[in-house]
Amino acid sequence: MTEETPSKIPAFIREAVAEDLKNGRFNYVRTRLPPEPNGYLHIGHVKAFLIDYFTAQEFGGELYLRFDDTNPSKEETEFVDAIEDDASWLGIKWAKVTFASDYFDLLYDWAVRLVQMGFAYVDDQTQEEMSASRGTLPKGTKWSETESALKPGVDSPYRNRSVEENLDLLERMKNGEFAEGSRVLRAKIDMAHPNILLRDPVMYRIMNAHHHRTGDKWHIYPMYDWSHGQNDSMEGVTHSLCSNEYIIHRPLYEWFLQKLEAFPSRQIEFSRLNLTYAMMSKRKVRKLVEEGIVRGWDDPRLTTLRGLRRRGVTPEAIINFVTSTGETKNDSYVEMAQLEAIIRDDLNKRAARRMAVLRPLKLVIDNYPDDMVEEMDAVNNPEDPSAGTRKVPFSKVVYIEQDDFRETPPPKYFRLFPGNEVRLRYGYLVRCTHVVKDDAGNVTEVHCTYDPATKGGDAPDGRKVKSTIHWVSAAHAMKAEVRLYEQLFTVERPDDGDLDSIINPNSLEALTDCYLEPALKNASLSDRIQFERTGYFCLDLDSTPEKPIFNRTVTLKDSWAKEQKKGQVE
RNA sequence: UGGGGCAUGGUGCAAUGGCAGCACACCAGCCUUUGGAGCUGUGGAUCUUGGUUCGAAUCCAGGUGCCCCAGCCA
Repeated sequence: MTEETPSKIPAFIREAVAEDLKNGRFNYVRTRLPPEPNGYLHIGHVKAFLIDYFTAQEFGGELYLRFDDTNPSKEETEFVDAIEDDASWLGIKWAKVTFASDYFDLLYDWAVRLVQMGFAYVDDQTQEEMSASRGTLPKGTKWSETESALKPGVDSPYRNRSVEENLDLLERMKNGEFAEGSRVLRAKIDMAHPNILLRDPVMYRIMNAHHHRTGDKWHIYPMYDWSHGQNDSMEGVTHSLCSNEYIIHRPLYEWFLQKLEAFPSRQIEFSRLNLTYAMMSKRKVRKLVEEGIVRGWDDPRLTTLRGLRRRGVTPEAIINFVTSTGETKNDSYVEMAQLEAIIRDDLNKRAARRMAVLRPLKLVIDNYPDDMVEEMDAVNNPEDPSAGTRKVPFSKVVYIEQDDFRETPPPKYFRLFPGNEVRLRYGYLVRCTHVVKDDAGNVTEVHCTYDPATKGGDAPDGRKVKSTIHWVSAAHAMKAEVRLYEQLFTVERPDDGDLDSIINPNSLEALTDCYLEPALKNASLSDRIQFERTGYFCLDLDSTPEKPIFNRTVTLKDSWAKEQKKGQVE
């Protein structure tokens, strides 16, 4: 009996790759991960990363990390480092790091070959002229409500220049003899092609920008279509996996490689990941950062990898999420609840349990000796016995959660109220006797009596209480700030909306008066902690020993909150 | 009046001609020293019309709906 490890890549990709191996198109597998270094990675990128990585892995192949740095006006080294850092944090391993710019010389040679074969020419038209001569899409598409029909493009007046003239002009473009935007090199395909991408696509444009790696050497830079496939081929990439929007580029991808008789890399597409309440548009996320709506690219409310990371989500949870949602060619929107469920599942297994009171209310145990302190045994993780136990100090005055006391309890409220008995977790059974109020009528102290026979929380007489609440000894508590996060947006699809009207003003609530059990003093940045009954938390990057700060990664499921909500609706 | 892609519960994914299943969400219950976790159960789907077949989510034909494409962005 051999247990097969389940595949982490979708069947349609697995089968396509297997077929290429079987029929001899390739005898090895190499994939590539092609980020453009112009921003930080977000969770939408992870899916593509993982498909590339796992495809190589499953077929015993290798992965290259290749930065697509063909547009010097937008790209920066800062992002190269950040992307490498994020990808390795995820656990992705690559055989080597390359850059599209590593191939600029070879690519230029290939362009010259195409010109020599008569498949490319230099066009002197202005951008407007080129656009106008490309033809139009028919009425009904989003670009054209008024145009009545599809119109074929018309040939550029420069389309039939001689090979010699093209070669000369291309050389001079490369040498920086012409102004930016004055000329381009175009492939010579078909100006009437139904696929507009094949209407003589631009290969090179003139740019005098400074490139982060090649400096000022180049005055022409390749377009995506004249670079990506060629780089794949030059690197011996067998399978170039990308998102559905590139499907229409595939004929062009193949056209170039066929004309050049180059290594036949194969492009395969899949749908990109969409997540509700997540902003995937780089441009819009940048705006959030620039306008100060969030605190930076690593704001825990963002679904950038850095944000998720700072929030306390583990790489394993992210990988579980992406592989469990699966990959197809369907357009889809995964619910944020799905991500949260997987984060909870992951953290439930690994997080140490601790007690923390976020909104404190003083509870005084009147019959407990004034100066007595007891060390109570508390379980670190009921899901993991090997995590052991710890001691938690207990004394006469403790803090409990404001939510855990009601002077007049609503229906089905099991927590503390006058006359009711509850368990202080790992402590004692206590019964509420009376409250103390301030002048405004707010409860400032809850008074209880405890049953000394119930140390640890078990009643020898077998009596049950309906509720167990958490607490922190006032004399031993560690004070901290706790940041609670909610959805950043009020709508499911923030990429579609107008930014100003979709921001949730309550997405961050910073509680500065929280009391934590003393064991939390030893918390480190990599720790994952469950504050019992509240949620999963981790130390924030801004935290210092003098001023500890914790982030809420995700709440626990809260059936009482749900019950209350139901009561409001009905 | 172009080209391309995609249609399975609310959401995401399976079922590769043979009992439509899983996860999340939802609802009900059990259990519980976390109103957590866990467990049990209910409801709910093959876009449509026709065809092939003993048998169709799957194959064929037509229709419908949604998405992508006119950057010297990637």
